[in-house]
Amino acid sequence: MSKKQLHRMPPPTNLEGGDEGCGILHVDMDAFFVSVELRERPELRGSPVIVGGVGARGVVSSASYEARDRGVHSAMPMSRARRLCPEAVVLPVDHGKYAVVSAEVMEIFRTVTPLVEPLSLDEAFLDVSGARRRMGSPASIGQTIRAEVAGRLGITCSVGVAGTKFVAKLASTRCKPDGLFVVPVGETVPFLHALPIGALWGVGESTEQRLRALGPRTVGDLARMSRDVLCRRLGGALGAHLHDLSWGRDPRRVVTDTPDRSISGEETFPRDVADPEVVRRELLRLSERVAARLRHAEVAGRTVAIKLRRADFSTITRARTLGEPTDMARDIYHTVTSLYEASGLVGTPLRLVGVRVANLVERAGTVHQMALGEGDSAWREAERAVDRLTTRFGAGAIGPASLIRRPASSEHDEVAE
DNA sequence: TCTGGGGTCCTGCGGCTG
DNA sequence: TCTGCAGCCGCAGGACCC
Repeated sequence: MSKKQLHRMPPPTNLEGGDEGCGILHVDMDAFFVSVELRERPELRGSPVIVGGVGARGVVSSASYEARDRGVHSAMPMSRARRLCPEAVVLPVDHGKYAVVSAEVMEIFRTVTPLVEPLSLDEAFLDVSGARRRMGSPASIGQTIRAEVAGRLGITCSVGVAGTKFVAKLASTRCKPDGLFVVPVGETVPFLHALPIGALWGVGESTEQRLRALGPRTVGDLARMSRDVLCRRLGGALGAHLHDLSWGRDPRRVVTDTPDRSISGEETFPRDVADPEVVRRELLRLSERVAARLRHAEVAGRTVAIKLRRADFSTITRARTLGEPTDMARDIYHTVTSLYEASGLVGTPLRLVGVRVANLVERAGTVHQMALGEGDSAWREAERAVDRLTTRFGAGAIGPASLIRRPASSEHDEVAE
C-alpha cells in the first residue's frame, strides 16, 4: 500500500483547530499527472483515467480517484491496472507538460513566501512563518493557495498545516483530495500516536515487517519502545529517526536550494536483451542522455556507475571513480562499457540497464583540468555543438551513427536468444 | 501480479594512509 | 620493519520516496 493511500477519508477542511506555531505547509497536488491531462480532455472528468507507461512493462504513474476506487494505485503494473479497471482511459506520460504546469504551481507558492522546497513535480514544503503579517494565519494562507491554484491552473491540491515538515505531510495526506488539514502543535503527539507505523516517513514494506516482528502496530506503540532497542534492531540512524518522528520531533527546516548529488538515466527493455551489441548501444544512448543533462545543469561528476537488472529482477551496480570530473558522453560511455565487460553479465539476458554519474561538482571549478587534453577539448566542442543542435531542433536531431535505427529491425527487437 | 524512472540516504565492508 | 589502530574513502547493495 502506498503512503498516499493510507488515510483516504472524506476531505476534511478543519480551520477551527488553531494553527498557532504551525509555520510549515505541505502542498500536494491531487492526482497531478491525471489532473493536467484532464485540462485538455475535460470530457474525461468523472471517468477512471490512468497515466502511465503504455508499453509491455509499463506501470501506473498517476490514477484518477475513480480509478483508485477500483484498486488502481501508482507503481502498479499496467497489466494489473487494466485488469482491475478495464474501462479506464490510459494516457501516456508526458513529463515535459507536467514540468511546465509544475513551474506555474511553484510560482504561485513563491508569491506567498520565498521559502519553498519542491519535493517533486507535484508537492512542496512552504515555510510561511514570515508571511503571517502580510497574508494572515497559516491556515488561511493554505486556503489562499488552494484557491489560486484552482482558479489559475484549473487543478486542485491539498494542504497540510503543522509545526514540522513530517506532520504537515501527514496532514495533507489526511485531507486528500482537495482539502486542508491543520494539526495544532498541542495535538501533534495524539495525532501521530493513533497512526499505523507504516505512516512514518522511512517505514516501507521491509522496515514495517521488521518492526511488526518487534510488536508495535501504531506510532504510539513505537514511541513507547526503548530508543536503544530500536537503534539496535533497525540501525542507529533509522532507529533514532523513527523514534524522534514518533514524538513529533523533526528539526528539518525548509531548504530552498538542494544541489543534485547524481544524475542518471535507465531503460527497461520491452523484452529481455542478451545481445552485448544491443546492450552497448543502449549504454551509449544513456551516456549521451546523462552527459547532456550534466552539461545543461553545468555540473560534472567523478563517479560513473552502471546498473544491470537480470531477467529475474536481481540487480547489480558497479561504479568507478575517475581522476577528474567529466560531463562528456565519450568518457561516460568508455567507463560504463568497461564496467559492463567486467560485470560477468555479458551475454546474460537483461531487462534493464542504467547509467549514473555521481560526486557532482559545479563545472566552473573543473574547466581548467578538463581542458588540459587537446583531444578532450575537441570532443567537448563536438558535444557542445550537439547540445546546441538539440536545443534548436529537438532531441533526436543528431546523435552517434551507431544509434541510427536501421530500417530492417528496431533496436529493441533484438531480444534474448 | 509482476514489478518504470528518477532520485536520496544508510550500512557494511575493504583498502589505503598516517 | 612490522603491527595495530583510527579515520577516510570508494564501492555495493538495500530501502525508501514520489
